[in-house]
Amino acid sequence: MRGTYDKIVELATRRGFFWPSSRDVYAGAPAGFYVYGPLGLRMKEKIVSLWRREIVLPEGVHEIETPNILPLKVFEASGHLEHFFDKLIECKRCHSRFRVDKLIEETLGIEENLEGLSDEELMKIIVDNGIKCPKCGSKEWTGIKKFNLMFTLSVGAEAEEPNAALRPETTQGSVVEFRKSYMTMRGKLPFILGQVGRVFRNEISPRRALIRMREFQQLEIHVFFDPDNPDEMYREKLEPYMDYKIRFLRREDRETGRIVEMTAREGLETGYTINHLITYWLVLYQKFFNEVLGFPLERLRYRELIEGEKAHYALAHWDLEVYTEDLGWVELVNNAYRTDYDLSGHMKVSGNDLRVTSPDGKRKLLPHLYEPSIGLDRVLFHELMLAYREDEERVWLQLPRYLAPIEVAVFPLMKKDGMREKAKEIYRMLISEGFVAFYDESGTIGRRYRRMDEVGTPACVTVDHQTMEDETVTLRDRDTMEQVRVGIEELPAKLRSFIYEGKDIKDLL
RNA sequence: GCGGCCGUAGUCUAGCCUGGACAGGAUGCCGGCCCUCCAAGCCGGAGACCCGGGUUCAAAUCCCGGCGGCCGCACCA
Repeated sequence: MRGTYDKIVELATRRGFFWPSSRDVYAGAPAGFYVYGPLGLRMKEKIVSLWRREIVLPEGVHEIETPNILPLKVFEASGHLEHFFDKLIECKRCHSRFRVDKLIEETLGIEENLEGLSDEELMKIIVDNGIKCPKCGSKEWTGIKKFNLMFTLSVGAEAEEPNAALRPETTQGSVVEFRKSYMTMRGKLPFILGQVGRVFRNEISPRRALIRMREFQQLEIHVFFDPDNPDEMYREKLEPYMDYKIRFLRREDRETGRIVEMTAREGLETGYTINHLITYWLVLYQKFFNEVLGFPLERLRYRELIEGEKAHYALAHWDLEVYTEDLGWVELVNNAYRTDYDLSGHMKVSGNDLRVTSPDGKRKLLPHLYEPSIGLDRVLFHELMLAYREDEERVWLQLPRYLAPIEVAVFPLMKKDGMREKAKEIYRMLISEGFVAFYDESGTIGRRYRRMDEVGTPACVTVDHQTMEDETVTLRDRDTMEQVRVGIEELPAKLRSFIYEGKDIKDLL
Protein backbone atom coordinates (compact mmCIF):
# COMPACT_ATOMS: atom_id res chain seq x y z
CA MET A 1 0.00 0.00 0.00
CA ARG A 2 1.27 3.44 -0.83
CA GLY A 3 1.61 5.88 1.98
CA THR A 4 1.12 9.62 2.05
CA TYR A 5 4.81 10.10 1.36
CA ASP A 6 4.59 8.33 -2.00
CA LYS A 7 1.37 10.10 -2.87
CA ILE A 8 2.88 13.50 -2.17
CA VAL A 9 5.99 12.76 -4.21
CA GLU A 10 3.79 11.62 -7.07
CA LEU A 11 1.40 14.56 -6.81
CA ALA A 12 4.24 17.06 -6.48
CA THR A 13 5.89 15.78 -9.65
CA ARG A 14 2.66 15.58 -11.60
CA ARG A 15 1.29 18.96 -10.62
CA GLY A 16 4.45 21.01 -10.66
CA PHE A 17 5.50 21.45 -7.04
CA PHE A 18 8.95 19.85 -7.32
CA TRP A 19 10.85 17.08 -9.10
CA PRO A 20 14.42 15.72 -9.37
CA SER A 21 16.72 17.92 -11.44
CA SER A 22 17.77 17.11 -15.03
CA ARG A 23 16.56 13.51 -15.11
CA ASP A 24 14.35 13.85 -18.16
CA VAL A 25 17.19 15.08 -20.29
CA TYR A 26 20.29 13.52 -18.79
CA ALA A 27 19.87 10.07 -17.36
CA GLY A 28 21.99 9.44 -14.33
CA ALA A 29 22.02 13.00 -13.03
CA PRO A 30 23.26 12.91 -9.44
CA ALA A 31 20.72 12.63 -6.65
CA GLY A 32 19.87 15.24 -4.10
CA PHE A 33 19.11 18.17 -6.38
CA TYR A 34 15.52 19.29 -6.91
CA VAL A 35 13.69 21.69 -9.15
CA TYR A 36 10.86 23.74 -7.72
CA GLY A 37 8.04 24.05 -10.21
CA PRO A 38 5.74 27.06 -10.28
CA LEU A 39 3.39 25.86 -7.54
CA GLY A 40 6.12 24.68 -5.18
CA LEU A 41 8.14 27.84 -5.65
CA ARG A 42 5.17 30.07 -4.90
CA MET A 43 4.40 28.08 -1.78
CA LYS A 44 8.01 28.29 -0.68
CA GLU A 45 8.00 32.04 -1.20
CA LYS A 46 4.89 32.26 0.95
CA ILE A 47 6.59 30.41 3.79
CA VAL A 48 9.55 32.76 3.54
CA SER A 49 7.37 35.85 3.62
CA LEU A 50 5.45 34.56 6.64
CA TRP A 51 8.78 34.05 8.38
CA ARG A 52 9.76 37.59 7.52
CA ARG A 53 6.44 38.97 8.72
CA GLU A 54 6.28 36.96 11.95
CA ILE A 55 9.94 36.64 12.95
CA VAL A 56 12.29 38.95 11.08
CA LEU A 57 10.34 42.21 11.32
CA PRO A 58 8.86 41.91 14.83
CA GLU A 59 12.10 40.67 16.36
CA GLY A 60 14.24 43.40 14.84
CA VAL A 61 16.29 40.95 12.79
CA HIS A 62 18.74 42.51 10.34
CA GLU A 63 18.47 40.36 7.28
CA ILE A 64 21.59 40.12 5.16
CA GLU A 65 22.75 38.10 2.20
CA THR A 66 26.23 36.59 2.04
CA PRO A 67 27.94 34.62 -0.75
CA ASN A 68 27.48 30.91 -1.28
CA ILE A 69 31.22 30.59 -1.86
CA LEU A 70 33.60 31.35 0.99
CA PRO A 71 37.37 30.95 1.39
CA LEU A 72 38.48 27.62 2.79
CA LYS A 73 40.03 29.56 5.69
CA VAL A 74 36.55 30.36 6.94
CA PHE A 75 35.78 26.68 7.31
CA GLU A 76 39.12 25.96 8.90
CA ALA A 77 38.19 28.47 11.59
CA SER A 78 34.66 27.14 11.95
CA GLY A 79 35.87 23.60 12.45
CA HIS A 80 34.05 22.33 9.40
CA LEU A 81 37.19 21.32 7.53
CA GLU A 82 38.26 18.98 10.25
CA HIS A 83 34.81 17.52 10.61
CA PHE A 84 34.07 17.34 6.94
CA PHE A 85 36.94 15.24 5.72
CA ASP A 86 36.56 11.98 7.55
CA LYS A 87 38.75 9.05 6.68
CA LEU A 88 36.81 5.85 7.07
CA ILE A 89 37.77 2.21 6.98
CA GLU A 90 35.47 -0.75 6.62
CA CYS A 91 35.62 -4.28 8.01
CA LYS A 92 35.39 -6.70 5.10
CA ARG A 93 33.57 -9.33 7.15
CA CYS A 94 30.81 -7.45 8.97
CA HIS A 95 30.85 -4.22 6.92
CA SER A 96 31.10 -2.06 10.00
CA ARG A 97 32.70 1.31 9.45
CA PHE A 98 35.01 3.30 11.62
CA ARG A 99 36.77 6.61 11.51
CA VAL A 100 40.41 5.69 11.03
CA ASP A 101 41.76 8.14 13.59
CA LYS A 102 39.29 7.05 16.27
CA LEU A 103 39.90 3.37 15.58
CA ILE A 104 43.65 3.74 16.05
CA GLU A 105 43.39 6.05 19.05
CA GLU A 106 40.89 3.90 20.87
CA THR A 107 42.47 0.54 20.13
CA LEU A 108 46.00 1.57 20.97
CA GLY A 109 45.04 4.00 23.70
CA ILE A 110 47.15 6.76 22.23
CA GLU A 111 46.34 10.37 21.71
CA GLU A 112 48.94 11.27 19.15
CA ASN A 113 48.12 13.64 16.40
CA LEU A 114 47.35 11.50 13.38
CA GLU A 115 46.29 14.45 11.28
CA GLY A 116 49.42 14.72 9.19
CA LEU A 117 49.75 11.05 8.30
CA SER A 118 49.11 9.75 4.81
CA ASP A 119 46.71 6.93 4.07
CA GLU A 120 49.63 4.53 3.62
CA GLU A 121 51.08 5.46 6.98
CA LEU A 122 47.73 5.05 8.70
CA MET A 123 47.18 1.69 7.01
CA LYS A 124 50.63 0.58 8.14
CA ILE A 125 49.78 1.40 11.76
CA ILE A 126 46.63 -0.69 11.52
CA VAL A 127 48.40 -3.68 9.94
CA ASP A 128 51.54 -3.52 12.13
CA ASN A 129 49.50 -3.44 15.30
CA GLY A 130 47.09 -6.09 14.12
CA ILE A 131 44.10 -3.88 14.87
CA LYS A 132 40.89 -5.92 14.81
CA CYS A 133 37.36 -4.92 14.03
CA PRO A 134 35.81 -3.95 17.40
CA LYS A 135 32.55 -5.59 16.34
CA CYS A 136 33.50 -8.96 14.87
CA GLY A 137 37.23 -9.26 15.51
CA SER A 138 38.23 -9.62 11.88
CA LYS A 139 41.53 -8.20 10.68
CA GLU A 140 40.38 -7.95 7.10
CA TRP A 141 40.04 -4.27 6.22
CA THR A 142 39.17 -2.47 3.05
CA GLY A 143 41.38 0.43 2.04
CA ILE A 144 40.96 3.84 3.59
CA LYS A 145 38.18 5.83 2.01
CA LYS A 146 37.90 9.58 2.18
CA PHE A 147 34.60 11.27 2.71
CA ASN A 148 34.56 14.85 1.59
CA LEU A 149 31.29 16.25 2.79
CA MET A 150 31.87 19.78 1.52
CA PHE A 151 31.98 20.87 -2.10
CA THR A 152 35.35 22.48 -2.61
CA LEU A 153 36.23 24.88 -5.41
CA SER A 154 39.27 26.41 -7.02
CA VAL A 155 38.50 30.09 -7.35
CA GLY A 156 40.58 32.03 -9.87
CA ALA A 157 41.62 30.98 -13.34
CA GLU A 158 45.01 29.67 -12.28
CA ALA A 159 44.12 28.10 -8.97
CA GLU A 160 44.70 24.37 -8.88
CA GLU A 161 44.31 23.41 -5.25
CA PRO A 162 40.90 24.04 -3.69
CA ASN A 163 40.93 27.41 -1.97
CA ALA A 164 37.22 27.89 -1.35
CA ALA A 165 34.06 25.90 -0.71
CA LEU A 166 30.32 26.10 -1.08
CA ARG A 167 29.01 26.86 2.38
CA PRO A 168 27.43 24.01 4.34
CA GLU A 169 25.51 26.50 6.49
CA THR A 170 24.74 30.21 6.23
CA THR A 171 25.98 30.84 9.75
CA GLN A 172 29.61 31.46 8.84
CA GLY A 173 28.57 34.31 6.55
CA SER A 174 26.80 35.99 9.45
CA VAL A 175 29.68 35.35 11.84
CA VAL A 176 32.31 36.70 9.47
CA GLU A 177 30.17 39.74 8.69
CA PHE A 178 29.02 40.23 12.26
CA ARG A 179 31.27 43.13 13.17
CA LYS A 180 30.67 44.98 9.92
CA SER A 181 26.91 44.57 10.21
CA TYR A 182 27.05 45.61 13.85
CA MET A 183 28.91 48.80 12.96
CA THR A 184 26.84 49.80 9.95
CA MET A 185 23.55 49.22 11.76
CA ARG A 186 24.78 51.00 14.93
CA GLY A 187 24.18 47.73 16.70
CA LYS A 188 23.57 46.97 20.34
CA LEU A 189 23.63 43.55 21.95
CA PRO A 190 21.66 41.43 21.57
CA PHE A 191 22.19 41.95 17.85
CA ILE A 192 20.33 39.70 15.46
CA LEU A 193 21.21 38.79 11.91
CA GLY A 194 19.07 36.68 9.61
CA GLN A 195 19.68 34.96 6.30
CA VAL A 196 17.67 33.19 3.68
CA GLY A 197 20.20 31.15 1.84
CA ARG A 198 21.20 28.10 -0.07
CA VAL A 199 23.62 25.67 1.48
CA PHE A 200 25.46 22.71 0.04
CA ARG A 201 26.41 19.43 1.62
CA ASN A 202 27.87 16.51 -0.27
CA GLU A 203 25.67 13.97 1.47
CA ILE A 204 26.72 10.35 1.26
CA SER A 205 23.24 9.20 0.47
CA PRO A 206 20.60 11.81 -0.32
CA ARG A 207 17.19 10.29 0.18
CA ARG A 208 13.49 10.91 0.63
CA ALA A 209 12.87 13.70 -1.85
CA LEU A 210 13.19 17.11 -0.18
CA ILE A 211 14.12 15.63 3.18
CA ARG A 212 17.80 15.13 2.50
CA MET A 213 19.25 17.05 -0.40
CA ARG A 214 22.73 18.11 -1.43
CA GLU A 215 21.62 21.68 -2.11
CA PHE A 216 18.91 23.14 0.06
CA GLN A 217 17.63 26.27 1.71
CA GLN A 218 17.81 27.54 5.23
CA LEU A 219 16.08 30.34 7.08
CA GLU A 220 18.57 31.24 9.75
CA ILE A 221 18.52 33.58 12.72
CA HIS A 222 21.77 34.48 14.42
CA VAL A 223 21.32 36.07 17.82
CA PHE A 224 24.57 37.56 19.10
CA PHE A 225 24.40 38.41 22.80
CA ASP A 226 26.43 39.34 25.83
CA PRO A 227 27.07 36.09 27.73
CA ASP A 228 27.20 37.99 31.01
CA ASN A 229 23.84 39.53 30.39
CA PRO A 230 21.84 37.22 28.10
CA ASP A 231 18.48 38.37 29.38
CA GLU A 232 18.73 42.02 28.45
CA MET A 233 15.35 42.80 26.88
CA TYR A 234 14.26 39.15 26.78
CA ARG A 235 13.06 39.19 30.39
CA GLU A 236 10.36 41.60 29.32
CA LYS A 237 9.65 39.95 25.98
CA LEU A 238 9.15 36.54 27.57
CA GLU A 239 6.79 37.84 30.27
CA PRO A 240 3.51 37.27 28.31
CA TYR A 241 4.54 33.68 27.52
CA MET A 242 5.66 32.48 30.94
CA ASP A 243 2.82 29.97 31.04
CA TYR A 244 3.20 28.82 27.45
CA LYS A 245 3.98 25.14 27.30
CA ILE A 246 7.04 24.07 25.34
CA ARG A 247 7.10 20.43 24.29
CA PHE A 248 10.38 18.62 24.95
CA LEU A 249 11.80 15.18 24.50
CA ARG A 250 14.49 15.38 27.16
CA ARG A 251 17.59 13.25 27.06
CA GLU A 252 16.38 11.16 30.00
CA ASP A 253 13.10 10.38 28.22
CA ARG A 254 14.81 9.15 25.08
CA GLU A 255 13.98 5.52 25.89
CA THR A 256 10.29 6.00 26.56
CA GLY A 257 9.71 8.74 24.02
CA ARG A 258 7.67 10.62 26.59
CA ILE A 259 7.15 14.25 25.70
CA VAL A 260 7.27 16.68 28.60
CA GLU A 261 5.30 19.88 28.42
CA MET A 262 7.26 22.49 30.27
CA THR A 263 6.13 26.07 30.70
CA ALA A 264 8.64 28.78 29.95
CA ARG A 265 8.69 29.51 33.67
CA GLU A 266 9.53 25.90 34.54
CA GLY A 267 12.22 25.82 31.88
CA LEU A 268 13.87 28.82 33.45
CA GLU A 269 13.41 27.79 37.07
CA THR A 270 14.91 24.36 36.50
CA GLY A 271 17.69 25.78 34.36
CA TYR A 272 16.73 23.43 31.55
CA THR A 273 16.27 26.17 28.97
CA ILE A 274 19.35 28.04 30.23
CA ASN A 275 18.27 31.70 29.99
CA HIS A 276 15.45 34.04 29.01
CA LEU A 277 16.83 34.59 25.53
CA ILE A 278 16.96 30.94 24.54
CA THR A 279 13.64 30.23 26.24
CA TYR A 280 12.00 33.06 24.33
CA TRP A 281 13.21 31.78 20.97
CA LEU A 282 12.10 28.23 21.78
CA VAL A 283 8.63 29.59 22.53
CA LEU A 284 8.63 31.79 19.45
CA TYR A 285 9.48 29.00 17.03
CA GLN A 286 7.05 26.49 18.49
CA LYS A 287 4.32 29.13 18.22
CA PHE A 288 5.37 29.99 14.66
CA PHE A 289 5.20 26.40 13.49
CA ASN A 290 1.96 25.74 15.30
CA GLU A 291 -0.02 28.93 14.83
CA VAL A 292 1.32 30.32 11.58
CA LEU A 293 2.45 27.29 9.60
CA GLY A 294 -0.39 25.19 10.98
CA PHE A 295 1.47 22.17 12.37
CA PRO A 296 -0.61 20.54 15.13
CA LEU A 297 1.02 20.84 18.56
CA GLU A 298 0.85 17.11 19.18
CA ARG A 299 3.07 16.59 16.15
CA LEU A 300 5.78 18.96 17.38
CA ARG A 301 8.55 18.49 19.91
CA TYR A 302 11.97 19.80 20.78
CA ARG A 303 14.35 16.87 20.91
CA GLU A 304 17.31 17.46 23.15
CA LEU A 305 20.48 16.24 21.50
CA ILE A 306 23.06 14.38 23.49
CA GLU A 307 26.84 14.23 23.27
CA GLY A 308 27.85 12.62 20.04
CA GLU A 309 24.70 13.86 18.29
CA LYS A 310 25.34 17.51 18.90
CA ALA A 311 27.28 19.48 16.35
CA HIS A 312 30.90 20.14 17.14
CA TYR A 313 30.13 23.75 17.98
CA ALA A 314 27.12 23.38 20.20
CA LEU A 315 26.86 23.67 23.95
CA ALA A 316 23.13 23.01 23.96
CA HIS A 317 21.09 21.83 21.06
CA TRP A 318 17.44 21.03 20.42
CA ASP A 319 15.93 19.88 17.15
CA LEU A 320 12.38 21.04 16.56
CA GLU A 321 10.83 17.95 15.03
CA VAL A 322 7.53 17.13 13.35
CA TYR A 323 5.82 13.77 13.35
CA THR A 324 4.17 12.03 10.41
CA GLU A 325 3.05 8.43 10.21
CA ASP A 326 5.20 7.86 7.13
CA LEU A 327 8.47 9.45 8.12
CA GLY A 328 8.31 9.45 11.91
CA TRP A 329 9.96 12.38 13.67
CA VAL A 330 11.91 14.61 11.29
CA GLU A 331 14.04 17.60 12.19
CA LEU A 332 12.75 20.93 10.86
CA VAL A 333 14.70 23.44 12.93
CA ASN A 334 18.14 23.12 14.39
CA ASN A 335 18.34 25.24 17.56
CA ALA A 336 21.93 25.50 18.69
CA TYR A 337 23.59 27.50 21.42
CA ARG A 338 27.00 27.89 19.80
CA THR A 339 28.61 30.06 22.51
CA ASP A 340 31.55 32.05 21.12
CA TYR A 341 32.85 28.98 19.31
CA ASP A 342 32.61 30.55 15.84
CA LEU A 343 33.75 34.09 16.62
CA SER A 344 36.72 32.91 18.67
CA GLY A 345 37.65 30.43 15.93
CA HIS A 346 37.73 33.23 13.39
CA MET A 347 39.70 35.43 15.77
CA LYS A 348 42.30 32.73 16.17
CA VAL A 349 42.66 31.84 12.51
CA SER A 350 42.48 35.36 11.13
CA GLY A 351 44.30 37.16 13.92
CA ASN A 352 41.69 39.90 13.86
CA ASP A 353 39.96 41.18 16.97
CA LEU A 354 36.27 40.51 16.48
CA ARG A 355 35.16 41.72 19.88
CA VAL A 356 32.72 44.57 20.33
CA THR A 357 32.25 47.06 23.11
CA SER A 358 29.80 46.12 25.84
CA PRO A 359 26.56 48.06 26.11
CA ASP A 360 27.87 50.01 29.11
CA GLY A 361 30.97 50.91 27.10
CA LYS A 362 33.28 49.60 29.81
CA ARG A 363 34.67 46.40 28.35
CA LYS A 364 35.29 44.54 25.15
CA LEU A 365 33.51 41.26 24.76
CA LEU A 366 33.05 38.41 22.38
CA PRO A 367 29.31 37.78 21.94
CA HIS A 368 27.76 34.35 22.23
CA LEU A 369 25.59 33.00 19.44
CA TYR A 370 22.19 31.32 19.58
CA GLU A 371 21.00 30.04 16.23
CA PRO A 372 17.62 28.64 15.19
CA SER A 373 17.96 27.37 11.64
CA ILE A 374 14.94 26.28 9.60
CA GLY A 375 15.26 23.67 6.86
CA LEU A 376 12.87 25.32 4.42
CA ASP A 377 12.45 22.43 1.98
CA ARG A 378 11.54 20.02 4.77
CA VAL A 379 8.97 22.45 6.08
CA LEU A 380 7.33 22.70 2.67
CA PHE A 381 7.36 18.95 2.25
CA HIS A 382 5.69 18.42 5.63
CA GLU A 383 3.10 21.09 4.90
CA LEU A 384 2.09 18.98 1.91
CA MET A 385 2.20 15.69 3.83
CA LEU A 386 0.02 17.02 6.63
CA ALA A 387 -2.42 18.66 4.21
CA TYR A 388 -3.08 15.52 2.18
CA ARG A 389 -6.70 14.33 2.27
CA GLU A 390 -8.58 11.77 0.23
CA ASP A 391 -11.98 10.11 0.23
CA GLU A 392 -13.96 8.01 -2.23
CA GLU A 393 -14.67 11.07 -4.29
CA ARG A 394 -11.57 13.20 -4.45
CA VAL A 395 -8.05 14.12 -3.35
CA TRP A 396 -7.36 17.50 -1.83
CA LEU A 397 -4.73 19.44 0.06
CA GLN A 398 -6.10 21.03 3.19
CA LEU A 399 -3.33 23.61 3.34
CA PRO A 400 -3.64 26.69 5.50
CA ARG A 401 -5.54 28.88 3.02
CA TYR A 402 -2.93 31.63 2.93
CA LEU A 403 -0.21 29.08 2.04
CA ALA A 404 -1.95 27.72 -1.04
CA PRO A 405 0.03 28.31 -4.24
CA ILE A 406 -3.17 29.34 -6.02
CA GLU A 407 -5.51 31.36 -3.82
CA VAL A 408 -8.57 31.62 -6.00
CA ALA A 409 -9.67 30.05 -9.29
CA VAL A 410 -12.20 31.62 -11.63
CA PHE A 411 -14.36 29.51 -13.96
CA PRO A 412 -17.12 30.22 -16.42
CA LEU A 413 -19.77 27.55 -16.04
CA MET A 414 -19.90 27.47 -19.84
CA LYS A 415 -17.92 29.24 -22.50
CA LYS A 416 -20.98 30.77 -24.13
CA ASP A 417 -23.53 33.52 -23.41
CA GLY A 418 -20.84 35.94 -22.30
CA MET A 419 -19.85 33.86 -19.29
CA ARG A 420 -16.30 33.39 -20.56
CA GLU A 421 -15.80 37.13 -20.96
CA LYS A 422 -17.34 37.86 -17.57
CA ALA A 423 -15.13 35.25 -15.88
CA LYS A 424 -12.00 36.64 -17.50
CA GLU A 425 -12.97 40.10 -16.34
CA ILE A 426 -13.35 38.89 -12.75
CA TYR A 427 -10.06 37.02 -13.00
CA ARG A 428 -8.25 40.20 -14.05
CA MET A 429 -9.99 42.15 -11.32
CA LEU A 430 -8.84 39.68 -8.65
CA ILE A 431 -5.25 39.81 -9.96
CA SER A 432 -5.25 43.57 -9.68
CA GLU A 433 -6.67 43.25 -6.16
CA GLY A 434 -3.52 41.31 -5.25
CA PHE A 435 -4.76 37.72 -5.26
CA VAL A 436 -2.91 34.80 -6.74
CA ALA A 437 -5.69 33.93 -9.16
CA PHE A 438 -6.06 31.27 -11.83
CA TYR A 439 -8.42 31.04 -14.80
CA ASP A 440 -9.63 27.78 -16.37
CA GLU A 441 -12.36 27.00 -18.87
CA SER A 442 -11.35 23.56 -20.11
CA GLY A 443 -13.39 20.43 -19.47
CA THR A 444 -16.40 20.21 -17.20
CA ILE A 445 -16.91 22.34 -14.14
CA GLY A 446 -16.52 19.31 -11.87
CA ARG A 447 -13.17 18.43 -13.37
CA ARG A 448 -11.95 21.97 -12.83
CA TYR A 449 -12.95 21.86 -9.16
CA ARG A 450 -11.05 18.59 -8.74
CA ARG A 451 -7.94 19.99 -10.32
CA MET A 452 -7.98 22.89 -7.89
CA ASP A 453 -8.68 20.65 -4.88
CA GLU A 454 -5.61 18.62 -5.71
CA VAL A 455 -3.29 21.61 -5.42
CA GLY A 456 -5.05 23.02 -2.39
CA THR A 457 -6.74 26.07 -3.91
CA PRO A 458 -9.04 27.27 -1.11
CA ALA A 459 -11.58 29.19 -3.16
CA CYS A 460 -13.26 28.73 -6.55
CA VAL A 461 -15.41 31.43 -8.12
CA THR A 462 -17.88 30.38 -10.81
CA VAL A 463 -19.68 32.59 -13.28
CA ASP A 464 -23.09 31.13 -14.21
CA HIS A 465 -26.35 32.19 -15.85
CA GLN A 466 -27.45 34.12 -12.83
CA THR A 467 -24.23 36.15 -12.90
CA MET A 468 -25.29 37.59 -16.21
CA GLU A 469 -28.48 38.84 -14.63
CA ASP A 470 -27.57 40.05 -11.16
CA GLU A 471 -23.74 40.40 -10.96
CA THR A 472 -23.33 37.65 -8.38
CA VAL A 473 -21.06 34.61 -8.50
CA THR A 474 -20.76 31.40 -6.52
CA LEU A 475 -17.86 30.98 -4.12
CA ARG A 476 -16.87 27.40 -3.29
CA ASP A 477 -14.98 26.20 -0.22
CA ARG A 478 -12.27 23.61 -0.95
CA ASP A 479 -12.74 21.72 2.32
CA THR A 480 -16.52 21.42 2.50
CA MET A 481 -17.36 21.90 -1.20
CA GLU A 482 -20.12 24.22 -0.01
CA GLN A 483 -21.02 27.25 -2.06
CA VAL A 484 -22.28 30.70 -1.23
CA ARG A 485 -23.49 33.41 -3.56
CA VAL A 486 -21.75 36.77 -3.38
CA GLY A 487 -21.86 39.98 -5.34
CA ILE A 488 -18.89 40.64 -7.62
CA GLU A 489 -18.34 44.02 -5.99
CA GLU A 490 -17.86 42.57 -2.54
CA LEU A 491 -15.84 39.58 -3.76
CA PRO A 492 -12.34 40.96 -2.98
CA ALA A 493 -13.21 41.89 0.60
CA LYS A 494 -14.93 38.57 1.23
CA LEU A 495 -12.11 36.58 -0.30
CA ARG A 496 -9.67 38.45 1.89
CA SER A 497 -11.44 37.49 5.08
CA PHE A 498 -11.91 33.93 3.81
CA ILE A 499 -8.32 33.34 2.72
CA TYR A 500 -6.26 35.45 5.09
CA GLU A 501 -8.45 35.61 8.19
CA GLY A 502 -9.75 32.06 8.10
CA LYS A 503 -13.44 33.06 8.13
CA ASP A 504 -15.98 30.31 7.60
CA ILE A 505 -17.59 30.48 4.20
CA LYS A 506 -21.07 30.77 5.75
CA ASP A 507 -20.00 33.82 7.73
CA LEU A 508 -19.29 35.65 4.50
CA LEU A 509 -22.98 36.12 3.81
C1' G B 1 29.21 3.85 0.77
C1' C B 2 27.64 -1.64 2.04
C1' G B 3 23.52 -5.43 1.72
C1' G B 4 18.52 -6.69 -0.17
C1' C B 5 14.64 -5.44 -3.62
C1' C B 6 13.63 -2.41 -7.89
C1' G B 7 13.81 0.99 -12.73
C1' U B 8 8.35 0.64 -19.21
C1' A B 9 4.52 7.64 -21.74
C1' G B 10 3.13 13.26 -17.10
C1' U B 11 1.22 9.45 -13.42
C1' C B 12 -0.04 4.17 -12.30
C1' U B 13 0.96 -0.24 -14.66
C1' A B 14 0.93 -5.25 -18.34
C1' G B 15 4.79 -7.70 -20.87
C1' C B 16 10.55 -9.88 -18.55
C1' C B 17 10.99 -16.06 -15.63
C1' U B 18 10.45 -19.14 -21.16
C1' G B 19 14.37 -13.38 -26.32
C1' G B 20 10.80 -12.84 -32.06
C1' A B 21 5.61 -8.71 -35.56
C1' C B 22 3.84 -1.29 -35.14
C1' A B 23 5.53 -2.54 -26.46
C1' G B 24 -0.73 -3.38 -24.35
C1' G B 25 -3.99 -0.94 -20.70
C1' A B 26 -5.75 2.84 -17.25
C1' U B 27 -5.56 7.75 -15.97
C1' G B 28 -3.93 12.50 -16.99
C1' C B 29 -2.83 16.12 -20.95
C1' C B 30 -4.10 18.89 -25.86
C1' G B 31 -8.01 20.00 -29.78
C1' G B 32 -13.14 19.36 -31.21
C1' C B 33 -18.46 17.89 -30.30
C1' C B 34 -22.00 18.23 -26.40
C1' C B 35 -23.39 23.15 -23.20
C1' U B 36 -22.98 21.36 -17.92
C1' C B 37 -22.23 23.10 -10.42
C1' C B 38 -18.58 18.63 -8.47
C1' A B 39 -13.22 13.83 -12.54
C1' A B 40 -20.36 11.94 -17.48
C1' G B 41 -20.17 10.71 -22.84
C1' C B 42 -18.35 10.78 -28.11
C1' C B 43 -14.43 11.90 -31.99
C1' G B 44 -9.34 13.10 -32.97
C1' G B 45 -4.09 13.89 -31.21
C1' A B 46 0.83 13.90 -28.75
C1' G B 47 3.41 10.75 -25.29
C1' A B 48 7.60 5.31 -22.72
C1' C B 49 11.33 0.30 -22.46
C1' C B 50 17.16 4.70 -17.05
C1' C B 51 22.28 4.94 -19.61
C1' G B 52 26.46 2.26 -21.81
C1' G B 53 28.63 -2.27 -23.30
C1' G B 54 28.17 -7.64 -24.25
C1' U B 55 25.67 -12.42 -25.98
C1' U B 56 22.36 -13.41 -30.30
C1' C B 57 20.02 -13.69 -36.90
C1' A B 58 17.00 -10.99 -33.18
C1' A B 59 17.15 -7.83 -26.44
C1' A B 60 12.11 -4.19 -22.66
C1' U B 61 13.26 -9.51 -21.80
C1' C B 62 19.63 -12.81 -20.75
C1' C B 63 24.87 -11.11 -18.84
C1' C B 64 28.32 -7.04 -17.06
C1' G B 65 29.12 -2.01 -15.58
C1' G B 66 27.20 2.80 -14.44
C1' C B 67 23.24 6.05 -12.70
C1' G B 68 18.83 6.44 -10.00
C1' G B 69 14.70 4.80 -6.36
C1' C B 70 12.91 2.20 -1.78
C1' C B 71 14.24 -0.42 2.90
C1' G B 72 18.06 -1.65 6.55
C1' C B 73 23.15 -0.37 8.28
C1' A B 74 26.41 3.70 8.30
C1' C B 75 26.36 9.04 7.66
C1' C B 76 23.35 13.47 8.78
C1' A B 77 29.02 18.12 10.92
